[in-house]
This record gives sequence, C-alpha cells and structure tokens, in this order.
Amino acid sequence: MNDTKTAAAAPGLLRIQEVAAQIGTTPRSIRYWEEQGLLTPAARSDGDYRLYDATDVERLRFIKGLRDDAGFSLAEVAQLLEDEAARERSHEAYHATTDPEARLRILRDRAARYEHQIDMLRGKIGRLQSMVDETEARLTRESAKVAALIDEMAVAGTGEAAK
Amino acid sequence: MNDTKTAAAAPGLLRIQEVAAQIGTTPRSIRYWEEQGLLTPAARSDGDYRLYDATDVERLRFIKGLRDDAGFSLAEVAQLLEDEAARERSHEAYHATTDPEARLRILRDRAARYEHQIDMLRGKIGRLQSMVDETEARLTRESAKVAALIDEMAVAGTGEAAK
DNA sequence: CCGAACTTTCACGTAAACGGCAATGTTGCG
DNA sequence: CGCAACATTGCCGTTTACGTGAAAGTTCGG
Repeated sequence: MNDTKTAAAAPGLLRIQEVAAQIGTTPRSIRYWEEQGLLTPAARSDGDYRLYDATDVERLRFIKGLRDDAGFSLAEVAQLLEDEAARERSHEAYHATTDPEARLRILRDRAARYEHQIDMLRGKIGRLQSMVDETEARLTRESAKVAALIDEMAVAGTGEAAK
Repeated sequence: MNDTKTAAAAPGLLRIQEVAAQIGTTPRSIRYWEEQGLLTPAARSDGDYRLYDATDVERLRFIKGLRDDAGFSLAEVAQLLEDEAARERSHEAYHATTDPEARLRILRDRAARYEHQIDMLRGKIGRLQSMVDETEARLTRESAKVAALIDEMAVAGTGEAAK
C-alpha cells in the first residue's frame, strides 16, 4: 500500500542521494557546500541522516546554476546567498516594527539587494553577448562567402543540373 | 630621439609584463596558458625573451574573457581555440583546391563550427537570463509592496505633511 | 532480526590554475 | 662596461572543489 521505493516516510523530505540525483550532482558536493556554509538541511533523521525539503532543493539548484552556468566560485555564490539571507532577516525586522518609514527603508534595502544581484548577472550576460556578437559577425561573413560561391557555381554550371 | 621607455625595439612586439598589464593578468598566468598549449608567442628575442604581437594580445584577451567573464575552464577555452585553429587550417585547404564543391564543404564546415561556438555561449546566456528573470520577478513583488506601503502611508497621514 | 544499501564523519588524495621562490641569463640606460 | 630591472626555466607551495576510501552507524523490506 506504500510504494515509496527509496525515501521519504517524512512529509516530502529527501535524503542526500535523491537530492543529488535530482539536481545533477553528487552527495559529496552537497556536503561540501554545506561545509562552506552555503546551506543547512531542513532536518536530520533520528540517525542523523540529512533530510532536505523543497526549499533546500531549490536552493541547491540555485547554487549549482550559479556555479556551472554562471561560473561563479563558491565564495561568490556564498556572497549572493548572504544577500538572500540578509533579505530574510530584514523580513523579520519588517514584521517587528509597525513604523511605516522603517518598513519602507527595509523594503527598499531588499529591493536594492535584488538589483545588485541582477546587475552582477547582467554584467556577465553582457560580456557573453558581446562575444556572441563578434562570433556572429564572423559567421555572417562566412555565410556571405558561401552564398557567393554558390552563385558562381550556378553561373559556371548552368548546363549541369544541381545534383 | 627614441623615447620608447619600456619595450619594443622590434616592430610592435611587446614583452610579457607589458602584455600582462594590458590585458589585466600576470606574466605567470600567461606562461601557464602557453604551457597548456593555448598560445605561442609570435617570437623570441635573442636572449629567449617571449615577444608578443597584436594578434597574440587579442588571443590572450579572448582567453581571459572566456575564463573570467564566461567562466570557462582552460580546457574548454583550449577546445574553442582548437576550433579556431581548425578553421585556419581549413582556410588553407580552401585555397589549396579550386573545386567549387570542395570549397563549399569547407566553408560550410567553418560555418558549422562558428554556430557550435555560438550555441555554447547562447546556452550559457539563456541559463543566466532565466536566473535574472527569476530575480526580477522577486524584485517586482518587492516593488509592489513598496508602492502599497507608500499608498497606505499617504492615506494614514493625510493631515500630516510628508516630512 | 538480518542483511543490503545508504549515510555519517574523518582523513587523505587530486586536478586545475596559478603564486612565489631560486639560480641564472638578458636588456639597455648612463 | 656596469648594474638595476626584467625574463627564463625549474620546482615546490597553495587554494578551490571536490573524489575516494575507511570505519561505524542507520534504514528498511523480507
């Protein structure tokens, strides 16, 4: 009646290997990331097994994305996640006060952190894009050559049907 | 009558430190890149000093860009540069024949390599962009909160002039 | 309750990408 | 020619980001 093959008697909690497989990495890496302070598993089993929830998985996916796709070092990722954490803390601070001006400052601070993060990513995108542009320009020149050559062939071989 | 302070008695050839400064890296790294087969200096002085020309500098800038901006490993950079080299070789092959069909194949092969390179970069850009999008969505939600809060303040403090 | 599979911590190993000497040679202004 | 500044090769050290056991404990279906 219960066909949960591999894990999760607990509500939606996964063990390290499951998570590793889902995000495409190894248990060792996840433990290492934890060692570096990038995350803490949502819970531990009785026998001290690490247990991850959906939030953890999303966070891990974020980390992997930043490392593999964006090429950030773990230290840089940590920085971005600290920003994230600062926002969380400010979230609490937000609810700790009822002073509208204080709340406004907090919200604006959070927004600024998001913008900072976006700027970092945009910067990388921009530099990458300019490399693409350059390469595309070369490709265009190549294509022009191809077209010209085909024309030439057409003219030279008017009597000979294209194979 | 000759005020070339630092280098280049030879026509436009620079020594390693000059080049390193220009592209923002260290001589050690440049030597390491050479060690890994990423480039060979255009020439050597009598005393075996490495001498770089404009092409070399451009190539080095390319390498640095791929590493720092795109986050590629030196091995991946090497791959891209090999593609580049393959294009060069095919360029020679192109002029070695006069057969239009052969020329066409060569040109199309080169174009395919460019496209491959572009795809790699585009892939990275895409993944980065989706991260930006996600972050922006959050930012938007934050901004909405800010706006709502400002509205509230305006209503509550109608009698009290904004300080 | 048993065994296979999984997990934990600890520790050592490693590949990549340089940094930093040392010992020696080269440049080039004065 | 003399010497300060820079370069070369060689080699060992370091950091980052894990891989790879070892030894011991945990889960869980049968």
